[in-house]
Amino acid sequence: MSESRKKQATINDVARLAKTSVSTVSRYFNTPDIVGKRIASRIEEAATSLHYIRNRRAATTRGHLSGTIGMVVPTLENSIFAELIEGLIAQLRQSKQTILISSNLNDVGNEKDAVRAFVEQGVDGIILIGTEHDSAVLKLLQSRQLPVLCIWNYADDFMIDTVGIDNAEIGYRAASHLVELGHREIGCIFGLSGTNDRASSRKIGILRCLEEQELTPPAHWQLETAYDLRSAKTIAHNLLSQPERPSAVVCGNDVIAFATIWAAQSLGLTVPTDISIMGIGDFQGAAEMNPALSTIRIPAHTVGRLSANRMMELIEAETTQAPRHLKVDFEMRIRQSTAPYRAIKK
Amino acid sequence: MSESRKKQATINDVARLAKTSVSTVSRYFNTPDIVGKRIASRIEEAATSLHYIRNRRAATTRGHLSGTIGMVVPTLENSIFAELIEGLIAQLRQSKQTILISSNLNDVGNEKDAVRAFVEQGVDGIILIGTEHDSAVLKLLQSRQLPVLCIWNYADDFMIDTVGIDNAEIGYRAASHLVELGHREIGCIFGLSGTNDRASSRKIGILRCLEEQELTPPAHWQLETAYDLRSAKTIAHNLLSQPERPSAVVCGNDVIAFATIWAAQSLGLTVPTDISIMGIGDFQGAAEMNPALSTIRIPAHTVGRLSANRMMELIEAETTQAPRHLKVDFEMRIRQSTAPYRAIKK
DNA sequence: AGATTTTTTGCAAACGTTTTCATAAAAATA
DNA sequence: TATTTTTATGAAAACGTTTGCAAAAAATCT
Repeated sequence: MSESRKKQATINDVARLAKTSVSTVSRYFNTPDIVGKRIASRIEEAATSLHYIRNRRAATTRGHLSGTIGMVVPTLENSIFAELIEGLIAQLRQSKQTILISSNLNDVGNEKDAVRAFVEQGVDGIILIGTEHDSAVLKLLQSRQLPVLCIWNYADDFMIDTVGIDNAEIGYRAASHLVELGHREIGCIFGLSGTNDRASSRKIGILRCLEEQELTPPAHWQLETAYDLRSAKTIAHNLLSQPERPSAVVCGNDVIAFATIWAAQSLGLTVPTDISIMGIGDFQGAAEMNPALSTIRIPAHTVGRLSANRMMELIEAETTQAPRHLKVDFEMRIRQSTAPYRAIKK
Repeated sequence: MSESRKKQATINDVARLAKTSVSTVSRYFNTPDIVGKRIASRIEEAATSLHYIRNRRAATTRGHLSGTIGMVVPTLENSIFAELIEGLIAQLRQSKQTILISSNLNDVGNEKDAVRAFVEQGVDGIILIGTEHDSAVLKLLQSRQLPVLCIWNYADDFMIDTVGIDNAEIGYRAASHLVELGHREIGCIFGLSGTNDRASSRKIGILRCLEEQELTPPAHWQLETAYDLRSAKTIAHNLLSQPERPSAVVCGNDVIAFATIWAAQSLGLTVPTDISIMGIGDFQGAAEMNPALSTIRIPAHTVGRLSANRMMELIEAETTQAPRHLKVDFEMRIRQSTAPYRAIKK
């Protein structure tokens, strides 16, 4: 029992049934107040009885906007992006926009294909994460004069609009929290700084703070790790099992911080009595774990909302303008994983 | 300095520059091997020099497929869906499909609008999570005869194709693991079963197992919690601070399991010496936390991949058929949070 | 070389909309 | 009532593609 797909009602069918012209039906759906009451109700009736759903794809051929926005993220596994996207969707829904998503699957090389596919699909705008992108992508976008937004990182000198947080500043603040607690032997575990401006900005901020205090850690106390708990735990284990271990560790993000706490615990260390651990991000669970993680809250949902608003502005502007940059504030969330320095018991 | 957006090259421009007809250019992009070598290279040259990108929206008016698939998830904050979507995107990319995403933002009422928007945008198919949906949504989809897939839950009696795991079975196995360890005082913390067939199926499976063993827990040992660590930790705290507490707890998912372990620890209990805790899902961190969580691995990435494949089959079939159901296997991941029963020390 | 088959190409119609323009109807003004 | 202005409507062109059909070109066969 198989049935071939039947044809759907078009605007013509509606017009015929409502005994009016297609133009009027079209107008009814786009600017309802401009069509007469009697005809309007006939159209409404015809449309529902035919289960008519307008075809936005056809509409765009005559220059109408598509009502879609494309977004490409480095990876969805990074759960903080989920919150970001959720914020974005919530806001975009109010402007009746639909969102197309692609993931680089951790390979920036994929980004170009994704962006190109979005352009083929006729999106009205494109949102990217961070400021590090293949120049081919940027060139493509530029030549199309499509509204583009780079979010998550605030970067006031960037050629494209940005909405986000200042990662260098956030790194600086994370490190200075430990300094203020009196720690002088501070280790660092950064995220992979290779292709990722978020991680590298944080690294810069963290090191700048420590440098100012003349506390720059030795090379074997400056580690990097991939973005997953397993690798991070291994790296943290390496750091903490060195003969000379730091009294505090700044972590490039909360995934690393979680892993570091767990590594410390499985080495028999008590946090924060034996060692203080500072995170960045305030991921889910940070407040609930034992000990509750001291970290910095990045309001991902807010970044998403603001980005959506800015994107709508860009779309409605219809002309390209000098880029604008929106900085989103963060908040310290000092909990139980950091404590004032005291000489380590031998 | 503001510049209005310029018009983009169309297939006509390419044809003109390549000194051929639009039909040939169109064919070159759709079925390259059918056009002559000389002309092909002229077209290629013209297209690149004009930065031509084809307009898929215009293409669909003549009945071509759009190359897009719509997916609506209950919420992205549930991090296991991120893995699912990642798997889906990875596979769909190979079929050159683009994915449109919407989130219900935890309100099933939003689903209809999202689906309708997708239909207006002309998606080739729609993927939903779970089997509980507004009947208006199902009716809409049915009348359009659009390929639809309900994923995450396997449900062999459902009217729509499903790809996923058998949640009742998974619940049963989680509970029976504890039974096999000799536990007889088993508490349960389920996910909210109200609007969520995943949670309720697991609940059914768990209770069926316990019933068979005549171990059905008393009402005050059967709790439910919302899907976030904070609520779950509160509920777990309630359960574990009762005068009579169970020797083991089955949790409806790993978020609950994490929270329960943390609640136990903050009550001074040692896991698994004082209490065994069993999760479902194998979320990130389950293996790394202390103690490592015993749980059941749901291969979300695989579910995503298989769903993508099935969706492509449905799209290419072009006729509607009797629904098929694909069951994805899960795996026990017994780690350190569960241990054999021994009388509780007073 | 001529006849036949196969492959490649171009013309023009079609897809489901929106929009310009002209016109008819209605309302407002004189 | 006659005139002007406003508003509502419809006919037809346009949007950027694909595709059915027929003609032209190339390849294959006697």
